Amino acid sequence: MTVWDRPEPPTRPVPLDRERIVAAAIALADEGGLEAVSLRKVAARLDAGPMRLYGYISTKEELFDLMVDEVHAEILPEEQPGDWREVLRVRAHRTRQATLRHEWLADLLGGRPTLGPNALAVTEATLAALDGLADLDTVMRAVEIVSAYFTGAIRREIADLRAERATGLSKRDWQRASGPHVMRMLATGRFPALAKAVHDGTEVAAEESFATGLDWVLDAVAAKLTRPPAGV
Amino acid sequence: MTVWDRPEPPTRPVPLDRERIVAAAIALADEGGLEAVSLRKVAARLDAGPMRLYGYISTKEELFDLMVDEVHAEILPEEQPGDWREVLRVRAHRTRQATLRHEWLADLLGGRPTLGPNALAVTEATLAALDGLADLDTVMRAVEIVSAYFTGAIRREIADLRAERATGLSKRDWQRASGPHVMRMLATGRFPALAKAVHDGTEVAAEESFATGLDWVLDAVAAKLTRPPAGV
DNA sequence: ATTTGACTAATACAGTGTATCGCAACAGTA
DNA sequence: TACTGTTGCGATACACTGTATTAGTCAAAT
Repeated sequence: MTVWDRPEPPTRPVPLDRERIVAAAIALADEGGLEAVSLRKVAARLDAGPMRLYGYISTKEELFDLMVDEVHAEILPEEQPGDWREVLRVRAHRTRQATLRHEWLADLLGGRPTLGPNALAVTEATLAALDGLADLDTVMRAVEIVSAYFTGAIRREIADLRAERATGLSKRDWQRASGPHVMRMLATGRFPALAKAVHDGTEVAAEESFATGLDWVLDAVAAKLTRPPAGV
Repeated sequence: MTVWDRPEPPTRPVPLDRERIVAAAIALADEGGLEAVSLRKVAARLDAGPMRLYGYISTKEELFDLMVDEVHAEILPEEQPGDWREVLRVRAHRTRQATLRHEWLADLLGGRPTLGPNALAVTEATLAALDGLADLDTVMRAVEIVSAYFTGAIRREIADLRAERATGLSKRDWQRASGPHVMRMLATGRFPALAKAVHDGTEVAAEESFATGLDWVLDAVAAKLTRPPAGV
């Protein structure tokens, strides 16, 4: 019996793990946004059937959770600079940059509690940098406020960016000249302050806007941190 | 030929307009979250076929846009108090309250630029209250920062609230005792600062946390507003 | 050698957003 | 009054989704 008479051994299914699954999902999302991530497509990218994924994940939401945590590995800086303010600033900027690389993250940011190992590590690093600067509750408040700020700011920035891409115009031009609806609204005279803002406001780069907003918030935090903790 | 021999006249389709469509969609979302909103179900609630909606809407996303704008009618206060700080605070709190009434709003907040008439009215009212307190760019920056803060904070609050509901535990208890994963992570000793925070942090009511965070941010804004505009 | 158990693949289902198409009722005209 | 054009509606259809269930197949254990 020659080799050719014998059938090839059955191809064993390609081994799988969460890491490969998440990587495939992230690749899909990077290319086509979150809506391009379907369990079928993720599985296909790994030469597997869709149901195979349910051994590693029990719902699609969990896949999203894993994706978010994976990106947090990019957010965690390799080494921390000392100053608490710098730590918070770096965290905000790294989150923003990660979101610019993975725009779909904007859709998930703040949507669910992040409890993955990488996200926890980020939180740990942040808390550690603020440890002892004030009473614990004040520190936690500070971290939450800064997180709330950059979460909201990043989401907004991505939302604007998508709108610009969809219309092919910069935000101002699109509000001003070519957003027919907006223009019509402003022309009604019912929104004088808004009209002035759209008309006379200077266009600032998104990063600068983000940075200065962050500075304001950090100033506020600084004011509360230096002050001795309110008596409990 | 008696009445009974003649068939009833064909039932004219029930008249429709965006208002009714949006109301139906909001009702569905209030009951079962955003994912309960499908064009088929919205249409069914109005005794219409799904395709009928496409006369009023050209995509499901547009329906969401209309829903968001509709809720902004609840956010716009009937009469404005004078102080700029109060105006910003009220806007933040009303947005939060609206989101507590319509939790699905948290999934949409900050996701797309809001250009509906009600949303524009809210922005107009806010800008008007700050008009003249500083140069225009500073004012716009202030509004954006406050918006970013409360957007992020509200999303986070709703995310936590859902997690609590899903586990039936308060956030702290769930992090502490019964979140097996979190506990295991903390037990590794790799997250000392986080462990301390979870252990020793006092549980604050969500509204209080929101309010004091907002106050910090408003303090920061106040500092920049009173200062004369930076020379351009 | 046979059974068991764990994975995998296939099938199936109910539901989704939306494109297309044919019909039926109205408006306007002859 | 008869006809015709237009408009808007409903039905149908399509490609696709997440996931439950079922059947199969292989490696390890008995």
